[in-house]
Amino acid sequence: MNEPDVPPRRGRKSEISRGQILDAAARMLRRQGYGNTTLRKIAEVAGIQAGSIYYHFASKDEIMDAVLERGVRAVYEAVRDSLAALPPDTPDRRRIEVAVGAHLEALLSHGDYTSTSIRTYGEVPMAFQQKSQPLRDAYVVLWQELLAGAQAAGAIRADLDTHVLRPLLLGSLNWTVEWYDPSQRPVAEIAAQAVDMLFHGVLPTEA
Amino acid sequence: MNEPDVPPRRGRKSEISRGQILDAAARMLRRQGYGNTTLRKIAEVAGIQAGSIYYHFASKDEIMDAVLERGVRAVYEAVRDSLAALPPDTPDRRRIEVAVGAHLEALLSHGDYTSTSIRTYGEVPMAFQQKSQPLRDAYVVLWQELLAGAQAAGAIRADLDTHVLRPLLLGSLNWTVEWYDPSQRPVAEIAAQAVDMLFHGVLPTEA
DNA sequence: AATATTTTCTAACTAACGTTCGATGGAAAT
DNA sequence: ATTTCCATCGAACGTTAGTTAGAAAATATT
Repeated sequence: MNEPDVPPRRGRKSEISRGQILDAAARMLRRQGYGNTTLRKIAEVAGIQAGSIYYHFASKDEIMDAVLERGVRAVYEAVRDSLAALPPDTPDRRRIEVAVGAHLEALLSHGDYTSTSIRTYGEVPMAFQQKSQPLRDAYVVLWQELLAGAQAAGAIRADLDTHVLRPLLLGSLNWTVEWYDPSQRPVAEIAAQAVDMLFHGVLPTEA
Repeated sequence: MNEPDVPPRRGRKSEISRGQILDAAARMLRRQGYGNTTLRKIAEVAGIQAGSIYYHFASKDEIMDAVLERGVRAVYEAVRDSLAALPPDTPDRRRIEVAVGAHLEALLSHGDYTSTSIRTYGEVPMAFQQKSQPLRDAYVVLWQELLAGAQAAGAIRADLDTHVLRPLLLGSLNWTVEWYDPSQRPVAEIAAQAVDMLFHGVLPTEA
C-alpha cells in the first residue's frame, strides 16, 4: 500500500514495520510528550499489536533512542552539508545565514523526528540522553567554531561572547518548534527575519 | 520557615505541607519531566507518605495545575510590575531592556516553578494546559503591546514583523532554562548581552 | 506443493501507577 | 483529663504500563 515500487527481493519486510513504528513513536512523542506515549498507542498508530513491537525493538527505551538520535542527526547533517556545499571562499556572514536557514528548515519541515529531539530531550531519563550526547556535542562544536571563526575574522563584533551568543541564537531557533505555524508563513521568511535581526538588530538605522 | 511573621493562630500546619509538596513536585517536574514524576516520588521528596498527599490535593492533576500556574504567574507579574515601576516617560528602549531583564531574572533565579512552567508545559495533557492558558495569553499580549508600541513610536525598525520578532526573542530567553549555569555567569550578564544583540545586532559597526 | 523462515497475534505476567479509606497519632479546645 | 479536630499513616484496590512466550499467520525457499 505504501511500499516503494520495488519490493525487496529477499525477506526484508521487517524494515517497513520498523519504520512505521518509529514514525508512530516520533509523532506521538512530539504531540503528547514522553510521559503519555505508551507502547500500545504507538502500536495502534503503526497498525500492529503491542507485543509485535518486540520483534523489532528490544525495549521502549530502544525506540526512544532511535527517534532521538535520528532527529539530532537530521539537523546536524543538514547544517553540516549545507555548509560543506558552499564555495571555500564564502564570507562568514553568508555561512551563518546558510546555517540558520538549514537549521530552521530541518527543524520545521523535516517531520516529527527533529521536533521531538528538541522538545522531548529534556524530559527523558538521563540514561538515554547520553546515547545521543556525542552527536549533540558535535553539533554545538560545529556552531561554536562557525561563530568563533567569524568573530576572529572580524565578521562579528569582538565585544560579544560567542559562548553566550551561540545558545541565545540556537535557543531562538529551537523555540520555533513551539509556535511555528506552517499555514501562516513559509519557513524561509522566519529564517530571513531571524538573520536580519541577528545581524543588524531591531533598532532603526540612525545618524 | 517561609510563613508571614504572624503565624496563624488556629491549626494551619497544612499550609506548610502543601508548600513542601508543591516544591517537591516542581523540582521533580523540572528535572525528570512529566512522565517520570510520580506521586510516590513527590511524597518521598516532601518527606511524607503517598496517600497523605490527598489530604492537600484532590488529584495529581491539581498539583500539576498549581505548579504550572504559579510558574507562569511569577514571570508574568515580575515583568508587569517591573514595567509598572518605571516612570511614565521612560523611553521604549529602556522598557524593553527592563522587560528582558525581569523575564530572565524570574526564569533563572526564581526556583523550579518558572523553569518547569516553560519546560513542562508542552508535554502535559491539553486538559490542563488550558487552565493556565489565559495567563499565558495575557503574557503574550503584554509583550506584543510593548513591542508593537515601540515600533509605532519608531523605536523599532518598521520593516520587522513584531509577530515574528516576539516569539524569536522570547524563545531565545526561554531556552536559557536549558543551558544557563549560575556558576558561570550572573543572570544580568546574559540579559545585558541579549539586549545588546537585540538592539544592535552582531555585525561590527562599519562605515 | 511442501517446507522453512520471518513476522504478527494472543494472552498472560509482574510491577508500578493514581487513588481510596479506616485506623492512628498529636495538638488544640473544653 | 477528656474530647475534638487536624494531619498523617498503612495497607489495599483497580488499572495500566512494559514485557514475555507460545501459537498462528504470512511470506519466502526449495
